[in-house]
Amino acid sequence: MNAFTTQIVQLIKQIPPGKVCTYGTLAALAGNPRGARQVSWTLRTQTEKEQLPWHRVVGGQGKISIIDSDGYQLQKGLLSQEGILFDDHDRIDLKKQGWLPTSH
DNA sequence: AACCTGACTTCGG
DNA sequence: TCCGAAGCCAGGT
Repeated sequence: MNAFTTQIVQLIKQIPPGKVCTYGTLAALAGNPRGARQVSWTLRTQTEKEQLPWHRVVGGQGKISIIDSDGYQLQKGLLSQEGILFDDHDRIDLKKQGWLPTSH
């Protein structure tokens, strides 16, 4: 595991309930704007070990990126429980519910 | 070392 | 706004 991955893990662990972040944003904050796809890998492999709130990470347009139907609905359910609201197209308003470490 | 894969992002039609 | 293709990064085989 390299510094980039470690950084991503730390960032994800900092996402508070009721807020979400995108893969691209996390990658950029971790120091690699092009490493969005790496974030997905990190979530899949490090979630178990680091107890990461993976459900608070969504696609660039506030859209859940999970292809698996079960996982998709699970994430939507978990987010709903934290107060995240979805529009008619199951998308999240990043302007209002997106999270950034520097702006609170 | 080379090739494949993915819970992404961005551009073009 | 929606869909398909291309680009990118790092891990796995």
